[in-house]
Amino acid sequence: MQIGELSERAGVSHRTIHYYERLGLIKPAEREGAGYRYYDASAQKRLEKIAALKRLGLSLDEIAAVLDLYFEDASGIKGKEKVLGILEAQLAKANAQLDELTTFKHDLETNITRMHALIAQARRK
Amino acid sequence: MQIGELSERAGVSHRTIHYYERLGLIKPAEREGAGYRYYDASAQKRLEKIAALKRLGLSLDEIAAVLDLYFEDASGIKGKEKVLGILEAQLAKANAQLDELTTFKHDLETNITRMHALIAQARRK
DNA sequence: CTTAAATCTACACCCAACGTCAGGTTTAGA
DNA sequence: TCTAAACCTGACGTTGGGTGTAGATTTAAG
Repeated sequence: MQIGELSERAGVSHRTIHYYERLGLIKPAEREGAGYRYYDASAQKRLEKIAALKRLGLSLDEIAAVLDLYFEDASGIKGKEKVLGILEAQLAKANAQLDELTTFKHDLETNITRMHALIAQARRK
Repeated sequence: MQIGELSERAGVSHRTIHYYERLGLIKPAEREGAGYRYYDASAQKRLEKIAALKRLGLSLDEIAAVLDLYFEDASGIKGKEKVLGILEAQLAKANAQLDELTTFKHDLETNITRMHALIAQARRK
């Protein structure tokens, strides 16, 4: 699969793929001959995972720090504690975010109800 | 309260407050004499609400669209349906985000367990 | 063999959300 | 009255996350 097809399938532009490659988020399976990038199906999963983590509010740097956990074993014993620290920090963030999001959702529902009432009232007049 | 104290209390810089003012997110209670901004306590709440919405991933534009719901009645009957639409869209987003976040949290916990096991195993060797 | 479509690199540019800097004004306290 | 601290505006710089464009090369199809 070339970059055009990958781009299509994953729903990101080829420029974005180039950009992610520069940041170390993805690599083509190989670049034979004159430099065309060739990808396998795992590249698509990787891009989709990146998108999902972005939706959670992680920066590309943070994504780079944990992305490999989804695809390979953590490399080397040296970095494992560091990775663990990152994971735990993100878990704490995720929990805080869950709380805020739940509150926010409740507020939204309250306001939606209020809006419905106001609209109905305006119509009756 | 002047901008310095507000900035301190709300944990944002005074330039950020200026910036938010240009975007229509906050206004000083008054600007007498030569233009110093004076705020009351509600300004702090407003800034804190902005920060909370930012943590949920809303842009400043999106925040501007809903912020007043937290502080005053929706102004005018005309825009209520529009506001309702915005709220419902954000509720849908919030629900999707909740799902993803829950999955993410579970993944994190799995990976943390795995990391602990790997570290323990490396130590035993 | 030719040619259009896809790809390459490199540089420039874009937007959001601020921060920095410079130069001028204002206010509060000694 | 004077001076330091706080404030003002406006212009420019920065960072993150990309997008656009140009000019060259490569590949695939006829």
